[in-house]
Amino acid sequence: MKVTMKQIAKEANVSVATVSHVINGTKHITEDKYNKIMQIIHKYNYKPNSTAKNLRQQKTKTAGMVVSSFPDSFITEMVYGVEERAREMGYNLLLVNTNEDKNYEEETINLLHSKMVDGIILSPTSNDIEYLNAFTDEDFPIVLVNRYNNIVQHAPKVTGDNVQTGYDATMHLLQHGHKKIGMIYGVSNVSTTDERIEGYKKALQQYNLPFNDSYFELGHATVSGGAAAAKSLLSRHSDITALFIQNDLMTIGAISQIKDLLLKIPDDIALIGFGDFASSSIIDPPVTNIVLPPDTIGKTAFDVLLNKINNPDYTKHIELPPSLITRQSCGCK
Amino acid sequence: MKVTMKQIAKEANVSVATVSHVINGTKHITEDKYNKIMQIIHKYNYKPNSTAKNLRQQKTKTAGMVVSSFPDSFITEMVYGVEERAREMGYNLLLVNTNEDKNYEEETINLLHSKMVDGIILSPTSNDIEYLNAFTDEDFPIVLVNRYNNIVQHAPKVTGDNVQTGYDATMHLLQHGHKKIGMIYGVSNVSTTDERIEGYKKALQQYNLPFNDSYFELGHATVSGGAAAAKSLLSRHSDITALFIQNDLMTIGAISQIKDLLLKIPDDIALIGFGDFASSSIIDPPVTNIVLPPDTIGKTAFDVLLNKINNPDYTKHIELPPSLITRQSCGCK
DNA sequence: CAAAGTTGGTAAAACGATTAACCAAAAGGA
DNA sequence: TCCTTTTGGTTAATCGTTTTACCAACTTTG
Repeated sequence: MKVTMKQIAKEANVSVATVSHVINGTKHITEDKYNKIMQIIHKYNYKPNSTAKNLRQQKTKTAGMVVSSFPDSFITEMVYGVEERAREMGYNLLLVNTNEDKNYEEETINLLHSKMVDGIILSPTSNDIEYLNAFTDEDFPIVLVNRYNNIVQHAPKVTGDNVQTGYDATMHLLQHGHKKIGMIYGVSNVSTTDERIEGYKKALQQYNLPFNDSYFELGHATVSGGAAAAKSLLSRHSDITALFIQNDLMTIGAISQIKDLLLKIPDDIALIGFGDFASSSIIDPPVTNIVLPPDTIGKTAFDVLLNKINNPDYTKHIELPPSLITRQSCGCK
Repeated sequence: MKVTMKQIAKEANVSVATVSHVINGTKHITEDKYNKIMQIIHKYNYKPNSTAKNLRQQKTKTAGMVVSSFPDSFITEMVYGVEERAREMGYNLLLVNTNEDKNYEEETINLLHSKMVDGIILSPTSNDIEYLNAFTDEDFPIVLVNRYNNIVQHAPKVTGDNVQTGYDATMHLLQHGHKKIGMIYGVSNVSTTDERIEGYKKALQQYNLPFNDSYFELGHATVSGGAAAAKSLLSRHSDITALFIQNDLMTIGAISQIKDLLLKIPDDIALIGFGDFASSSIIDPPVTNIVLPPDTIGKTAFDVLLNKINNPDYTKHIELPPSLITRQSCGCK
């Protein structure tokens, strides 16, 4: 049977209040009483019941994190960053993966809210997140991470600078002389994709090249999805000489497809992927990626959540800059 | 301000008990009262406070999952399986990554226990888990997954058949004519490694080959750790013609190292990795892996946890069989 | 020595639900 | 009609803590 504070108190011949004070150091207790209580606590390996504590204190020292997909290494590392910072700060993390299911996302937020987490870090599945306003309006702390949306007024945001990401990747390919650049992405109607497209356009404009959205291809964010997207895109536009791919798994799939078509990377098709996934350097040829720092984004998001919890007025959009890791797939070196 | 049941009751001119009965369907309530209460609930978007509910019911419909590492794709997919099944069953999952820190693992179990999760699925960081007995002795449900240990008597276990895994991989290489087979692993003193070594020995025995543990190399379970381990092992034993590597990241690192040494895969060094990681088929040459089904292991583990929660006497060790996915790196085809 | 602090400790009211026990009124049965 | 059930609803205890308010006993201080 689970031992409670009442039983500790009884055995030590003191009130529960005294036991509580000993545990929390909220009042000075004479040494002999203190020692006796401590000894009994250790004897039973007693740990206060957090549920009761949470109920009384109206806070849980638990944060929720809701992400839209998991196998993706970018998200995994972001979660890892959040985890690490949460731990440092003495928080637990309730992690839920919605698997890009919008309805489940909303359900989850409701659930976490009723579980009394102190706040939520959310990487939403789409731009369609007005429902969040019901929460932010009552000052329930929600931080948007990675993907965001200005519909939600009072939520702070931590994201990568995706316009710059799209711009830098595209510019790099343009500078290598490419003029017909295809883009493959795995999710539509999210800020990350939209902004990278915006950056892509901006780069093209700078080179006075026309923009044509049939050079974009949406696929499933999986290895096979990447292969299918590459196949479809390359058969539609045989003039494409370079590809910018938004996701690690799709990059792997696209490369496999390109090899199947007996095309050479980078000579026939140059390629830039996204995110510094583990096998990048080992694939033939090694893959050039544009990266945003998932770990830093995660840690920052948790810091921002803490700020938001302590100060409901906190509203800020922190954007982290991308960097390019050049290897051979883009034609460098 | 957050609305409570009391306020709903007041506005509907009924007792809190009635509201509770409406919400939980625990008693029949006349239609007009029912409607009125429901309407007020929707008006405020009221959700019962789970902390209070948990406290009263002495259960949380939340399970804990504690894993020892995260970037590893095997673990990620296992977590994914647990997540999915937990969701199906209406449970939340409190996921914690100990990052192979034994002390933190123990702390975490304590923490989760006091958070009143209904049970824990644990992939322990080492064999050193006697501390768990304190929990299982008081019938707190803990399921060991992936790695296990018979020191903990009353915990059910869900693992891969790692003896078979080691045996099958080694046999496959032996059948290809290899006699000097190196093995690289990332964690010591865990059942997975120990059992795979056991399987390795068994296969060697069957071929009447001598066993020598200097053909084993322990490294960090990372890309660079894999590279370093391969370098050290191959320089120690230039006679090695095949490698069996226990972890996806290390496999990637080892391949990169082998290429740096200007050795050919599979001609100079044949290679079998572990786990069907995404880039296996795209790496040059495509990597043969022996795999255990992480998703099934995860789902099964959750089912077993549920069994354990409902029946404290449940103690069973479920072992899932491996399968070999042959590609070119082992010399096949 | 009386008044004023200080100190160590306790009683009891929260926190927000669930649920056993109870009760009046309505319905059913003899 | 009177007695028994059923129905719809309420009261109050309970879960295991924290924390405010209070109190007695002891110390200081003027």
